[in-house]
Amino acid sequence: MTAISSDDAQLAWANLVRSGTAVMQRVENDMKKQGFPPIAWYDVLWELEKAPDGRLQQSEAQSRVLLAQYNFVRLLDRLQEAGLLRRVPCKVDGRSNVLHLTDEGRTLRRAMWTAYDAAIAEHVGAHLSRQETGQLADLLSKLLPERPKLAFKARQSGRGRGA
Amino acid sequence: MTAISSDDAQLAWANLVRSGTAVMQRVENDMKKQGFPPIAWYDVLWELEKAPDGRLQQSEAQSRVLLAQYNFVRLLDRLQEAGLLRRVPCKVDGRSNVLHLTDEGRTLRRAMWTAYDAAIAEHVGAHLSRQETGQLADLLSKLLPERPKLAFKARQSGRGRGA
DNA sequence: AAAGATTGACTACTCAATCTTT
DNA sequence: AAAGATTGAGTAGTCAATCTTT
Repeated sequence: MTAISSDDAQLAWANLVRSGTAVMQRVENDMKKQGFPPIAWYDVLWELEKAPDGRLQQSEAQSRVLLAQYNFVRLLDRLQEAGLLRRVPCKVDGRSNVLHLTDEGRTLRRAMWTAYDAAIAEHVGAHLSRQETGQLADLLSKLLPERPKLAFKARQSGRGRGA
Repeated sequence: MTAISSDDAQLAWANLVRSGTAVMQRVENDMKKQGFPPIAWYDVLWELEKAPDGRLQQSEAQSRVLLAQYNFVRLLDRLQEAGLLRRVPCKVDGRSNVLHLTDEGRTLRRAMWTAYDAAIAEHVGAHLSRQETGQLADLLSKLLPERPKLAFKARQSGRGRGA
């Protein structure tokens, strides 16, 4: 918790950015080679599948995948266009939608997971021991002190995972 | 180096992606609030400033910032448009350019660094002890076994740092 | 006014194709 | 043919403004 020299922090930062982007690129690349859509699609499908009946408030889904609202809306357009989910007006709150996962959505999510799991194992698991992996997960979690529910506007470029 | 269960790797992956993107977003957001351009600009300017006379082969600069070629070209268009660098045809190799850092480029890089350094200290350094920071840097570096010079086409969305 | 969602216009990224030089 | 660089067309992300409901 003590403040450290900026040099140390910069080294950790540089490695975080380098490793983070490189690993993400490799995993996404593996998926793409197999003809799968971006991982952002997986994230949304997975949030829906975790929810009861595969249904979730649009605003709730948005906050879970850490995407900005305008970004999320356009992502949903594509997912709906592909027949993976439907937007159904919410009966309780007229402002909101409820997202419904379709059978096609479930099928695709399952298929993506096979490739996704393998890619993670290859690009993360294969390079670290069990102990190291635990340490890494622990250290990284310390970088996220507050988990702002909707406090700030997430701005991304197709990232924002969360397997 | 031993293979581990995919569950452990998935947890590390999830944290890596979450922390990595969250920290990057926060740092970039701090910079933007102060009116600075994207960090990708900083990366290029910094590579030029490190080079002798502020001059570097375009292809060499590209490989160092880990951007795809077509992505890098358009980034250079913007930097040149902003007067931060110039593209000068290479006398030795007619196919290539030499990038020249301008005085405006040096000035902006220096100004950006002040904000950048502070943001890294706040979003990385403040959350970890010196020992933890070292551990983190070490673990992350293990995720980058081969450092492909130009072996694969980096595909990014404005990321790809390296302070 | 605030929350949820969406749209238009703009910017940035991506892929494939192209051009020049080696 | 290969390396370095660039462009056109299409896709995706971004910002500000808008609309509806609460």
